[in-house]
Amino acid sequence: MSTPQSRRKTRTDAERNRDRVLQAARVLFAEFGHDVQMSEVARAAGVGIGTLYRKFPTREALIEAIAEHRASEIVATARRLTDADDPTQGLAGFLYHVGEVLAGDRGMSEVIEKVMGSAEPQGEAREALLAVVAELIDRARVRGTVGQDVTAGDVNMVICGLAAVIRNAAGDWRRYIEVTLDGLRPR
Amino acid sequence: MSTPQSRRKTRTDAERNRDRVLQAARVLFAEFGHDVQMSEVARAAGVGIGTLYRKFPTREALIEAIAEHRASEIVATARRLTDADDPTQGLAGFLYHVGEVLAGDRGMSEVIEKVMGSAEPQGEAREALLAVVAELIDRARVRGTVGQDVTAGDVNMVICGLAAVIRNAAGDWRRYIEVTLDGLRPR
Amino acid sequence: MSTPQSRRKTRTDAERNRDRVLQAARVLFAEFGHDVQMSEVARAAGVGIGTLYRKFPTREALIEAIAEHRASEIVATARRLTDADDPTQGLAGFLYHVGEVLAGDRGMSEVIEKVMGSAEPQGEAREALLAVVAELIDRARVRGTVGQDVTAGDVNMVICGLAAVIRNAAGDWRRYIEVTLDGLRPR
Amino acid sequence: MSTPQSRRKTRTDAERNRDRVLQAARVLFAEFGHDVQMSEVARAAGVGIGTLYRKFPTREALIEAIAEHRASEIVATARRLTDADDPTQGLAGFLYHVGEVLAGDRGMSEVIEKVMGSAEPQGEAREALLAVVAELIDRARVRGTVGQDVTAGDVNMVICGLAAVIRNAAGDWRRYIEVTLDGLRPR
DNA sequence: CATGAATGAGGCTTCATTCAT
DNA sequence: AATGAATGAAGCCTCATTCAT
Repeated sequence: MSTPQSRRKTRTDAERNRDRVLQAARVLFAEFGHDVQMSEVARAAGVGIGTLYRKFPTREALIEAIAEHRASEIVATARRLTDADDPTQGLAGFLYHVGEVLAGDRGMSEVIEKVMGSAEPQGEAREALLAVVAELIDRARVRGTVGQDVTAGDVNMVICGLAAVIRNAAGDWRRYIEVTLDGLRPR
Repeated sequence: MSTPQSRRKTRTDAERNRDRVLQAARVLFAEFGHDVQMSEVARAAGVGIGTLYRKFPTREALIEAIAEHRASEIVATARRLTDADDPTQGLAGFLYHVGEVLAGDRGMSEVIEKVMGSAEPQGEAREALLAVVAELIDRARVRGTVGQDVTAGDVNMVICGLAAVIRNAAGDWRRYIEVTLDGLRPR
Repeated sequence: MSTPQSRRKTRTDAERNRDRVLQAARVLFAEFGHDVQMSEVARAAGVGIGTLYRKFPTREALIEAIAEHRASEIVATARRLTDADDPTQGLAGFLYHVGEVLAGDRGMSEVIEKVMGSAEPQGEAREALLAVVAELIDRARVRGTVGQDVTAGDVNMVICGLAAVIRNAAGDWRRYIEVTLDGLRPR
Repeated sequence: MSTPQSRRKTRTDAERNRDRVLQAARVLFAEFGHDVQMSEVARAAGVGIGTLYRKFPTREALIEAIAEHRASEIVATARRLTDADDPTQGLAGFLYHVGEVLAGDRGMSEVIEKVMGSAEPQGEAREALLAVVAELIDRARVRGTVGQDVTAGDVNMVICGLAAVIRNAAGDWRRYIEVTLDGLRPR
């Protein structure tokens, strides 16, 4: 129908727009949380509102896409921590990393609060995130970094709390992590 | 034209209406959080929307009033704990009490998350709440229930997290308190 | 809570607004059919869009209300024709009356086209309309004005056609009625 | 650069695309009427939306094209009926044929309703359709199948009604034709 | 003081059409 | 000539707040 070249070009542009939307939404959601207007996002992305809706047919879809993206980033880092198999890292390293991410992303804090306790099936990356936590705990338990009775659920709660602490600027979140890590240690 | 009686009668009616609104809002906010419609509140209170707005000129004002009320209740209980001067109670007792309250009041969870880290001046009762926490910590420190380096800010964060854990049903909040209390203990 | 008087006054005003909306919608729907914008209706009624939606929470609801109203008017007239029991009137008189109404109301033509063949339950007045047709046919059959084999369904189709003829200005609708009435006569 | 072959090839391709669009639109309009989305049509045709708009610069244009096509088909059949000069066929045969067509084509019903009474100049085929009706009536009048006073306009109305009856599934349209044909007969 | 009707700004989303490649 | 991404004007509806009685 048309040459591969022109095709690729168009598709590239379209993808660029998609990325622009994602990028803009990411920035806005990070700063203001998820109750930003769709038209704001479109404007910030430099595209028409119609384009935004072509890429993400629903506000929910846009939020989802970004949440999954960020979640996968966190998971990737966590995997690196796990693979490094550095005993001093592990759970603690993970929590500090999550803290860094959330500290720079209000929207993600909102998501994480919901995710950590949800029984319902989530997007892939968020499920992976939960899986990573579980894995980290298992290792930590073996190592004795945390008590034998500590469960993934315990850590999920701690993370949920962490997100809230950060989102509400309730204090020095590193200290929060210190305290809760101490709380999880074997007595 | 109006006898003292009728005067008093009217004032009483007005006050009753105010109470009805408060009561209704309390119930609705407790169950559904603060994003309940104002008209819903008025309906539940059995008063006109206009009356509601006369008593509380803004949605914010209504939320504030209830938050203050709830906060003062918590403070009162906390004072009792403090006065009783039961070493086994103190901070722990306070946290469990707060947990109970928040578990039954979604709106209050929302408020507490914001309150605990706010640097801005709050309503009286909420300031008192913060003061109580500070006091409890001081005592606990003296007693050795918590580490010497533990600050009121630390506990504020823990409470903020607690509120989030409860609001998002992220797990067993009593366990969350256990863990964090452990984390605050002297090593 | 308030005196009956003030109450009544308010309610009267509200009803006046409701009537204004109905009236405005009636006029606009009559002229342009049902695809008029809600804001247009509100403007024509001299009320805010919010008021319109308070009275009729949905575009559908507004159309329904007017359709029912008009249908009930038609039924009322039809009853008079039936009661008068004038042999020369009856079905013919009814059809001409319907024609007059539809000729002045595009929206109603749209409704009638749909109504006449619908198996689904309709609003009260529209059901009554169908009942009236059935009744008229029964009488006409007895009188011999129409053939023994003529059914209400036949007339419903004729009326549906009548509505289309009028809505599309396909010709002299009185002539259409003449022709179809002839077609229904006993041979 | 382009050989005659490639030229012709291209032209052929273009024509094929036009046909695909027409075919797809025909099917979709037949099933769902004219309020199908343009993008749906393009998708069904297997062409880009841009191609569709190149062939038919407006939704109206596409509808028109199909209407003309369908109309010409009807005219062709009607001519055959006319030519056959079968006295038992003629008008009746034509009406039943139109009924068949409309029963299988919602979009065409919509068109026919509008066409039959339009004073404005139409597309060629639709004008031809009107001409055929006129011709059929003239013949029928001569034969005495219909009354001397029956005009083409009368039949146009009947056909407009037929379209509405079919589109709204208001009943058995064959019966409708029976009745109206009876109505057109000389008394 | 109570009432509740009225207001209208604002948010989400759709879809016919244009345009750059 | 074909493609399909981009556009943005509308349209529907909600709800916090105001105001006339």
